[in-house]
Amino acid sequence: MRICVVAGPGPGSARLAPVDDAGAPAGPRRDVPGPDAIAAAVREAPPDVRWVWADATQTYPAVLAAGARVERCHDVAHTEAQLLGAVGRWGEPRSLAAAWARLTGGPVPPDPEPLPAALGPGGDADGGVQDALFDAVDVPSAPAALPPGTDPLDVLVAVHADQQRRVAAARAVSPGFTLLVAAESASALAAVEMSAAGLPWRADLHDAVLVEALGPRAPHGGRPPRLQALAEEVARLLGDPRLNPDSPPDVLRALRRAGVLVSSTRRHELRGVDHPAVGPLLQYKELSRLHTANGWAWREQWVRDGRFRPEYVPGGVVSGRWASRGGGALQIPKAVRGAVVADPGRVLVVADAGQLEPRVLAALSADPGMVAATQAGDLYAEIATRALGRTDARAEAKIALLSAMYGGGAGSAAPALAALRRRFPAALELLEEAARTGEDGGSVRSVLGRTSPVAAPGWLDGLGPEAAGGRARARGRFTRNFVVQASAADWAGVLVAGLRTRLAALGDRPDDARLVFFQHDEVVLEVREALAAAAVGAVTDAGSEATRLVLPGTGVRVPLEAAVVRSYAEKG
DNA sequence: GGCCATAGCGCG
DNA sequence: AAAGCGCGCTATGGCC
Repeated sequence: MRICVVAGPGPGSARLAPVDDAGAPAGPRRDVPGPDAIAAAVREAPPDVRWVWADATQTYPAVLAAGARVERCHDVAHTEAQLLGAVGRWGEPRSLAAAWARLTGGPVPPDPEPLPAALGPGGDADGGVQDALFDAVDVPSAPAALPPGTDPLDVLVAVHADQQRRVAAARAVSPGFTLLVAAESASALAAVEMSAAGLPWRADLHDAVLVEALGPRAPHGGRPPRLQALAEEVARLLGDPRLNPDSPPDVLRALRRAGVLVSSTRRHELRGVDHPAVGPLLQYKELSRLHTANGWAWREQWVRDGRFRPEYVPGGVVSGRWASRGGGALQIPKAVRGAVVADPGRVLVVADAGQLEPRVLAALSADPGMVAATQAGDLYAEIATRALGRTDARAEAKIALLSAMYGGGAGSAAPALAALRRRFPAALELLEEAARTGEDGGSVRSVLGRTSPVAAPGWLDGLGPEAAGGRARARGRFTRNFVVQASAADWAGVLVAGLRTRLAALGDRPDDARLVFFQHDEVVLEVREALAAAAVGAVTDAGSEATRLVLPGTGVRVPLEAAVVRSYAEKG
């Protein structure tokens, strides 16, 4: 049973239209008065209803805030994005209004620009003129408007039915497409729930890390003592008292004057340079990074009431990975993960799928040797043994395999790469075929049917042979990586979908066991202590299910091991 | 004052 | 000229 839902005329009211799986009307429409009409409707409906709405990001936060959890939805916007990609129209507007316009031949409205995330919780980071009214809560930008005179519920019912037809058509090309769109919709729910839950963040422990590394906080956001001392030391050792170590051109000039001939100030290049200033400079850069990216100012902007609440954007990356807005949620450095500690009476369950991408490659290519190698817990070590004949060549094998998936390997990785090609020909051929497709401007698909963008028309026009070749090879590296990264994202999306369902069944209250963080191939749950073992079981089961559904019949193993910890730093 | 590109580095 | 994939974010510096 599916129910299409749109906002009603009164504040917080809603209009509902039951439909069947094909999208045909399946009962009388109903108006529900506000406030919180959708939450009320969700509570009284059977739990297996799939709620059909324009965009979970717009609608679900208020439903959740009103205390109702949606088990399943059909998110028109996320579904539309996948459907457009499947027919080579990647990146066209995905809103309900845009889908309706395409269906009826009207002008297609552009998707609204997402609001800048700079306005943190409590907002007004730069003392700007934003009205306090807008500071209190996340304000999703308004959805694209429907043409005047159209009934939103009619539009939703029609677009949903059309999407179901198009999903069926896409399934003929990619049998996994139904699973893909279901997982995308579930991810949209999970993202809203995770933003609402937030990641527990202990200010006192964060402070301890910062003070230990930087010294006490300086007033007015200036350099803390240790950072200032390092800056002065670098300036002295490079003989330029006015040197700004935050300015790469400045530092590069000073280094050259000191006889250090480097082409950049990147850590990688500076490491191994023999000059007394280099050590302090690298130390300065590391600490400065901590200070600017995840220091006190970051915490004041992004952590409220002991929780870090970023905004997640499922499918925000071309490959289908999640992106995030605000606070750099997917780049929390290991150095500060000790601040992530479960609330009293609760524990964290941290689980990551080790070496996910090469395992996915094994499944995609059905390369017998590589599939067999996935039985090992440490895939890279196993590959080293099988392809290079040496157990001590793990690091070499890892670099070679990553090079194969990223498109590198021209340099020192070349011999090991050749060995991989001999030993795992099908796996390497799959990657090279994807690269050729990309170099020719074509698109490739993930295992469930997520499609990469095609090249823009005339993408090589006006370029000389050198530049055109370079552009084509860059595109080949993108598609080469896409097949693996996007299929891994498929797996992870199905993991999240299965996991949130299982977690909901564990406790009596929504916060008994919940997802609080997700990062490509890793999840963090926060659960009541008594539910720790059950939560470990849930995540393990969800991982097995993801492998069974996304990589069926391949025999590939994807270990997903969960640790019960107090602090994220204990395993990460 | 704002806008934009670049360099650099954190994460996977 | 050479280039291993995908991101978000900060500070700098050139520009209007």
